Amino acid sequence: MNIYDVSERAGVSIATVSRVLNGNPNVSEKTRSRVMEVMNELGYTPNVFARGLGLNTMRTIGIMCSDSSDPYLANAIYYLERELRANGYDSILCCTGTSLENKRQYFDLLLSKRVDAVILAGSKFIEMEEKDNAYLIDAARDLPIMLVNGFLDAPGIYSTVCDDHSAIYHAAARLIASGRKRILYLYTSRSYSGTNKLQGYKDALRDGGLPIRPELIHQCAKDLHAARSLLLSLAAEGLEFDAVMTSDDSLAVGAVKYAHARNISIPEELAIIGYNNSMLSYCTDPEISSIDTKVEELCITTVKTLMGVFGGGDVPGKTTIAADFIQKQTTNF
Amino acid sequence: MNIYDVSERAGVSIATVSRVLNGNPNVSEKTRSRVMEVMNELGYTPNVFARGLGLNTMRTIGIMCSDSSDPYLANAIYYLERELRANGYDSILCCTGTSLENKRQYFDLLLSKRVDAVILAGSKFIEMEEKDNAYLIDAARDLPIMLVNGFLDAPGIYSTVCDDHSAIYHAAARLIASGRKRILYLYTSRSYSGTNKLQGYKDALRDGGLPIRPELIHQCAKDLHAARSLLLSLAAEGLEFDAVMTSDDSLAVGAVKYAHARNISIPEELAIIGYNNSMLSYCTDPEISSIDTKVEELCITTVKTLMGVFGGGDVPGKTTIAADFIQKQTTNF
DNA sequence: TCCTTGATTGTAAGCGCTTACATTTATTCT
DNA sequence: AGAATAAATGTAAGCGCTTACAATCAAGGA
Repeated sequence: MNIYDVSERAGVSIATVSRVLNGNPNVSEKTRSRVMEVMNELGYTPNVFARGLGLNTMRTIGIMCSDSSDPYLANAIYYLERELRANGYDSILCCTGTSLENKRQYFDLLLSKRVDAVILAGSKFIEMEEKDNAYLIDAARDLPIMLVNGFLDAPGIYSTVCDDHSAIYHAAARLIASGRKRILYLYTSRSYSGTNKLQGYKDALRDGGLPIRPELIHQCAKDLHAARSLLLSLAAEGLEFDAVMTSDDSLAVGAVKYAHARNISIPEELAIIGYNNSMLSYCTDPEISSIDTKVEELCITTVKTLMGVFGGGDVPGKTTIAADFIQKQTTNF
Repeated sequence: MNIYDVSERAGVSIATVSRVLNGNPNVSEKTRSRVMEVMNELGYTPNVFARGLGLNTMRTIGIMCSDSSDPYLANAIYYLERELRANGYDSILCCTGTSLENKRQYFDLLLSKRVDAVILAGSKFIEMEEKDNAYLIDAARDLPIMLVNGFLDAPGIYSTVCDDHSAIYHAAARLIASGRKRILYLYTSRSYSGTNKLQGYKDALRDGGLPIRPELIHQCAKDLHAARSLLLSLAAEGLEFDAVMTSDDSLAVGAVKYAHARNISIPEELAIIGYNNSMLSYCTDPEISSIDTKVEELCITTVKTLMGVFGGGDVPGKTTIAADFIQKQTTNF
């Protein structure tokens, strides 16, 4: 079942069939409808390979994410996939893990699949060392690269980011305004967004007239038990704090567990603010105030930007989306 | 950059190049290594379209899941993707939602992409009405269909399922043995696995000498707040229960919240058992005893079976994997 | 040495589609 | 009406690869 069968049955040439397939306007309405009719009759579907060979595009976008089981990324994948499909594109997904080696390898694999663009979901794809991003900058000469919540300034690379800095800044400012003096900050990584968040925290303290104490800033594995343990041992060492802000909800869950373990009342004695407003932040008692980073909007914008790039439009290299603070039960201002 | 460039540079014909590309044994070692060398030199990657056109396979598997943001499915996707890739296959992902209409449409889309097989992740793909599954049975004549945690008995359809019945059965039996008399059962859907779970619950009650009370069996949306509300209103109506079993962790989280709201002690006054042992079950305080359905093993087996099918081996239509009960803090036996 | 055989390599015909260019048909203008 | 122009359709040459079949080569046996 191929284009020849259709052309024969419809009494036209394969070129004409191909034209109606591709929406070419140079086909009379009569012929078009006749051909469509035959296609339906025969249940014809064009062969993607042959099509790809000719057009050298597969209408497929590669999506890379470091870990699809992270609720934040899982959501992002869902929305990206939905938006792409709504625009007539398929997605092929790669879960890369975090090793640079792997990320590169998967990236090449996507390229070899002749995807029309690559979307990197999550901030884990921008490396600290500039040279480690060279492969992206290089590849961006040949096809658009979209960063969801990551930023790299290079032609052909488009970023959609959440305004992490101001999200954390304002949340911290509100904590300070409500009288918190010793705000602990827990972060998972020094990625692009991680750096912004941390800076937001520092700026808020500075503007709020509070000292920036290194002993209140800690890195922690993205794992609730790790966060709980860390807090317990910090407290055991005598560190005092009346609020915890985290770069990820999972750490905030750990903070709630820490408070429960020590019988500390939330939010009276300890305020807690998570990040991403994921399902995790709703699981605990009390439920965790968190920052909604608008994943859906982020993804919609990313895809819209990509379509703009495909359409040859003039498209901004970076789009910033504002986050929302979601007040739940671990804060009281 | 194509096969001709390589063949020219290596001083052989394109057929020979193609042969080394496909691991054809009829190539002398000397030629093979020479060609490989040239490929590396030129950084040659075969064009998937042309290849697909010739081979009529894309080495790509379609994965359908109803909702990638469900932690259980997100995990499944991760493992499936990993295993497929390890076997040299790519995956193209479709998040279908739950409407039959959509599922069918996405399925057709995958077929039109000429995927080599389709994996349906999750039990949401088998419909109650037999006729609604006809499209799967039909399609299975042309390509393998793999069900992860779903079952449909038809040629070309292969199922890997968790032994939900006995998982629930044994968990319930332990509750009963430890003296619980009124075990509430909350379920989300009457899918294949949903039905098995419910049956496991009923069988355990029966074998444990407990009556099966319809007022203790309730359907509930897969949402922790819905579960919490449902329990609160049931309790308000005077229903008594000393244990809650659920078909999904999210409902169990709701049960913990219910207990907190009413100041009921866990597990003394109320035992709770979740299902899937997902991250959610670790978020609450106390952490929820749950059933590990071995997603990873399920996925590994699915892919292994699929490779068996491709290899023409004799492959069982259904493989069952045993679940594990994970004792945490909401049970005390 | 010459033929047979098996191993290796080459030739060329597709695979199903797109598209530049050629051709035919319809339309408009004088 | 007939030429000039525009619209619709057809022809055929790829796109880069696989593979059946043909051709070549090396080695062993008579």
